[in-house]
Amino acid sequence: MKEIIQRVKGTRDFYPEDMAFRTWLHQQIRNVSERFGYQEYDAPFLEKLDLYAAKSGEELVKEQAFVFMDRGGSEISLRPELTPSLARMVAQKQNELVYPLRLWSFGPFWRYEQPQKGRTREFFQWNIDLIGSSGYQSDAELLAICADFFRQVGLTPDKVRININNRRLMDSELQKIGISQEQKQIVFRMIDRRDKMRQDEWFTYGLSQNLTAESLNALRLLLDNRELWRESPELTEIFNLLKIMGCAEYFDFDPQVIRGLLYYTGTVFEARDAAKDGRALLGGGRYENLVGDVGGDPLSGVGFAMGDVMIQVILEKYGLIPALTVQPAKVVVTCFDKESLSDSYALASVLRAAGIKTLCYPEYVKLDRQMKYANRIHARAVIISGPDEQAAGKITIKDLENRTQMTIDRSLLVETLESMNIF
RNA sequence: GAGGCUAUGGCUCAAUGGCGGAGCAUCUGACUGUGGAUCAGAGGGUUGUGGGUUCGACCCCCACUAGCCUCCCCA
Repeated sequence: MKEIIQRVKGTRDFYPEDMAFRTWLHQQIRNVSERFGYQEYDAPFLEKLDLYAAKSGEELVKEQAFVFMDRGGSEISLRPELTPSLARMVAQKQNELVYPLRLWSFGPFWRYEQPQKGRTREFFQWNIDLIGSSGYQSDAELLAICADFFRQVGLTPDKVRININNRRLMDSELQKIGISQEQKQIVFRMIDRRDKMRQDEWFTYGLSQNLTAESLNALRLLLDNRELWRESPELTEIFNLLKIMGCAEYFDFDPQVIRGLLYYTGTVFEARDAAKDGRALLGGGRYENLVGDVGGDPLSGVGFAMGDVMIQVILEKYGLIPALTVQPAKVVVTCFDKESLSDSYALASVLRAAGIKTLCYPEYVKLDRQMKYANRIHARAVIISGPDEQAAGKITIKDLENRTQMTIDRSLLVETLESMNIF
């Protein structure tokens, strides 16, 4: 045990049971995405670091990406996000793609962060984007996709909330209360911290950041104004359209949602546990300059990303993960003795040819061992062919679920199994 | 990058500074052609790693590693 080399920090092993969940999640995502007419795509897991560095030049990218030098001396990064790769893919075929372009993806990403609840260093993420349409209808569509996903997996509006804001609205409102362009970064940070600090601490902190008491009071009023969205024609239209699409019950306006503001230009949103438990389940918004940074013509898009870790946490919390039985095979063909081993393999082949998931016990051991094995792997039926059966041209089928057993003509094997209603 | 808690058999956990145990799981048998139950028995440990204190360390101290949690951050 001591000598087993440990996993890389922040990675997870996926045993078949874990894999069943991941596959299930991928399927839920596929169902929702395709229901809205989106196509699946993927990009390389490895990219040149330049792809991320070029984009907004954030030091964070360099600090949080898994970077290494390849044998040719290039700086390579395991992809920390998908959007830059998508931007390149769009730019490469900018004039031949059909717009609006609707794409989704589900795959692994890596970020060198401190693992904790809801966060690992290697994780899977659903990315979905609508590119080449700047209307509010597209924003509403992506929001409806979020809601549809939650509804599909049983996360009802009392369990999960999608909070929406608009960056332009915030810009103009902040300007109205006299926040200068230079103060904006500080103010965004303060907005982000508001729920984490006591009111008086927050106020004192603001003063220490050279904000006036007047601005802080105005900011407080602004952040408490849940009707502020009415000032934004765009948000008004979006909320209206969400109502028409029948999912308005999932959404709240929240002026404290700011998410990656260097990136987003209009609508921004994130989803959280309604009890404000844990980190965000997903986040996204409207970006105006998707392909400009990688050398294409500016193209507007809207999209969001959802990680597998936090969604698993919340699905577990609410008991919404279905019982995913891991069943490698429906039928186990036993091996009665040394002489009948080849017959067992022949029988298994017949069943597989009929499309039945079948495995063969690979050696002769006592029959009860083989039965126990079949039971442990949750097989539905066991095939037994011993000397008695072989002499009579028969075969025995044991139904593990009903605990019944019958001996039939060899030629009736496949149809008998099919009639057992096990598929 | 900062802090807190934790690390004992495959798993979940006990053990006042003085003989490291239990439950579950595994294997074997009861049952020489039959699975989930029951009973009996067996195997399995350098107590995460490396130092230190002590007559004596799972226990106390230090460092390291990993996990969980919180802060920071979150494209």
